[in-house]
Amino acid sequence: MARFTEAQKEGRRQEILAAALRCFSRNGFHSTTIADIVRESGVSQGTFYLYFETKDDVIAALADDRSQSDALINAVAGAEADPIIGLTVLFELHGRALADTQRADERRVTVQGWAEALRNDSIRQRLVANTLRVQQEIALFIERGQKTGQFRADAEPQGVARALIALFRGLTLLTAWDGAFDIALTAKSIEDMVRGALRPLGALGDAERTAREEARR
Amino acid sequence: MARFTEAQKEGRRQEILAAALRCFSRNGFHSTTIADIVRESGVSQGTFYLYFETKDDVIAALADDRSQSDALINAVAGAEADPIIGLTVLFELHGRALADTQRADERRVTVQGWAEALRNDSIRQRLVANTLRVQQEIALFIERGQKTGQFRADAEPQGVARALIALFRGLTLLTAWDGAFDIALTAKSIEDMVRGALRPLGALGDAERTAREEARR
Amino acid sequence: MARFTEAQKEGRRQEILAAALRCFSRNGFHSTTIADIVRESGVSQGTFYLYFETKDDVIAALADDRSQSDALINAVAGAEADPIIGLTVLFELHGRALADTQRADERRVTVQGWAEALRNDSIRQRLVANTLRVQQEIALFIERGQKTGQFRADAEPQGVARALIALFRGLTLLTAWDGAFDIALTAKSIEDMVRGALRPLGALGDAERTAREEARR
Amino acid sequence: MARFTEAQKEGRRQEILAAALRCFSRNGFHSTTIADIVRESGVSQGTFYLYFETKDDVIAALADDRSQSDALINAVAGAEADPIIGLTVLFELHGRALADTQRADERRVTVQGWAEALRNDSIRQRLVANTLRVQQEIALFIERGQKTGQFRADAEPQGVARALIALFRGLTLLTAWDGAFDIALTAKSIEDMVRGALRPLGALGDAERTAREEARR
DNA sequence: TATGAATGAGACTTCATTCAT
DNA sequence: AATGAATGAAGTCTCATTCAT
Repeated sequence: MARFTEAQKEGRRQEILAAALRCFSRNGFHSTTIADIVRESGVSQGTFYLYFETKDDVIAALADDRSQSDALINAVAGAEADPIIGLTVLFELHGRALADTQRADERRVTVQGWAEALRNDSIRQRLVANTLRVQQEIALFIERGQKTGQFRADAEPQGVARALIALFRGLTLLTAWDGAFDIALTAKSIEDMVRGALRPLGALGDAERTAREEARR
Repeated sequence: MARFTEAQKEGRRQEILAAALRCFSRNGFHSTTIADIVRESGVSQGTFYLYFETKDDVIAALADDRSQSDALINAVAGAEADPIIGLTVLFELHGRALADTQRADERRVTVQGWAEALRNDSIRQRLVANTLRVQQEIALFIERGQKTGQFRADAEPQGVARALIALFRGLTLLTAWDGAFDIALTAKSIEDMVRGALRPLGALGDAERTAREEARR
Repeated sequence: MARFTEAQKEGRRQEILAAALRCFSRNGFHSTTIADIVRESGVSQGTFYLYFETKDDVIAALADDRSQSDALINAVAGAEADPIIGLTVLFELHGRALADTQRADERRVTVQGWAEALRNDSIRQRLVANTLRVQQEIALFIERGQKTGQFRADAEPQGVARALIALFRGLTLLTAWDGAFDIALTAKSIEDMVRGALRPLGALGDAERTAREEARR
Repeated sequence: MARFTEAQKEGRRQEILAAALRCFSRNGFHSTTIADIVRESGVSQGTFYLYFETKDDVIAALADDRSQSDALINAVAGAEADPIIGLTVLFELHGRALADTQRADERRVTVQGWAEALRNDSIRQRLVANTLRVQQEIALFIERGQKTGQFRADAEPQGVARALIALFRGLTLLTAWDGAFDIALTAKSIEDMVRGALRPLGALGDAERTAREEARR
């Protein structure tokens, strides 16, 4: 005797999830009680349990940053034209997400999910799977750049992709702590750091090579 | 007449901390009970409270990775001779720490401390302070390299240092999840990625510049 | 849709309070555990905490004998006709309350409340306020008797009222200890006392005055 | 191998008792811990248990106001000469004790002892016994006054004595709460009350009426 | 569907007392 | 005699979950 459509049910579920996100952001998974979530969402205790089986269900639903992973993957996959453009898009997308203050709660909960993954195997598997999917996509992408000669041929696509992901994760952490993110400085710094790394050695200009040789002496 | 010396008391404290580290690594801060710690350490409940005021005390004591920060700083500061060598030392030190399976518990607890910092201000302040100390040291170090001409003069030392820290933190996270760390692959990949970044200036190619302009829109 | 009305909830609260009163009477505030109250009242531990925030809440609720103070005040205030009658009503009311074996638990808890007031300021303030309200009412009442010429004009209404209250409190204590109260004997004795039983029939003699002088030194 | 004399041991015992009295006065019997007493007295936990078997021992030692009872009894018994003088001495002695701010802690602990007597039978028996001893002494004393014709012959000595004790106890309570005691007002009020302050004028004999009329001028 | 009162296991912490030194 | 570290039973309170209405 379902009086509500699936869409209505899903809407209610999302409201509760949004309330839980705010609570988790403030107090963490374990210091947030069902009572907190219920208060924040405006439903009753009983109703909460119509939409979720347990508290861990809610944690699992929020600890998984799949939506963001998907966004990254789609962005990278979409930028088929030119690996260089794709890489730039990836950085920009990530940077803009980090700079978005509206997503601060999400970020804080994401970091908590990382910790939770260490003791909840199903969460861990999903986060690792997401990580690998993104890594794969970036690696493919680097390989394409290597084929076109735009990226250094001797780099390990998987390793570099993994390092890039680590970098993004670390930036997420620092931003979650600070609450703020200096997008311009970070973009420039990453660019500084990464620029030549993915570029074929041959691209080094003469002046450059000379300078490095001098530095070696 | 004190039965125990201060050193003996400190030893006991460390034993309890070590037991707590193992418990926290397994089950997380919040799913670990005092009873767990007490069982693991072999002391009684009452004794536990002779050495710590509350459970949060233990969390705070372990969430702060100051000792590792100090190790990094000392390493960097010690490598006065050559910025390039210093950078290498920094990478090696971090890489070796990550590859050390004996420190897996520590790593897992560190990641949990990151999450805890989001809801415990005293922990957050200490972690942020540690981060800044390391950042400062790396930045100084980059500046030195810029003066000698070994590193690109137009990089922002603080920004690059921060990006490097983010990279390290991210690697710690991935390693905590995996339990394993491919030191050779990661070292090579970071080198690939980073190499050019600290390299004396080459100009951006035209194609690259155009792509970035587009991405900004 | 609330399952219970406010009245039903208040009823439940009163049941728990009544159970607590029995426990406190038997074992005192501090030797009574929440488990005791819960057992005596038939609710669960969790339910107890739906109605009271802490154990101290229950103590505070029972340590305050406001209801009895109110009864006294109303009785005194109601006996407008004649101060003498009013005084009689006051004594009778108090005497009857003390003789009521059904209120033995209440009495025992009242005495414990007196002790509790010494270390719990909010309880103390309430007990002192109650005392003053009753004192005020009795004083007003004595003043009325002085105006009609029925009571000695040179007595201090506040002082006498306070002494009367002290007398009542003391009787409550002795009754709480004994469990029994000889209403007839006490009534007669108070009357004797208040009417001047211990007074030398004539005015103070020289010997008396001398003795008092000595005692003052 | 007692290295200390009995007197030294007793002295130490008294020091601990004095410390306990201060603690109990502040926090009550049950909220005072052995650690508190030990801290206040300057001895160690272990030493405490050389002088007392249990915490209840200390409570029992302090809850019993036998010393004051004895003082009262001795005073009354000593004033053999004249019942009137004896009564006066009793009032003065009690009044002065209440006005002594140095004995505030003692008073506060006495009130707590009253509550404790309700759940500790050995304390109760001793307090009741003390009460009866004093009551007996006062009653004897009143009887003497009745024989000499100084007190009304139709009063019940036991009842009046009990009422007087109740009055004293009540004053002790009010003083313990207030911390202050208006000795002059109370003395006058008790005198007023006991001398017939609330008695209708008509009951006064002729001699009396004359005396009071004089007093009015 | 929705409610919110009820539950009870289990968490953290305290503290009187003991005992090896 | 004196110390103070160690003990563990027991207390207060929380909270995820259930279920009658």
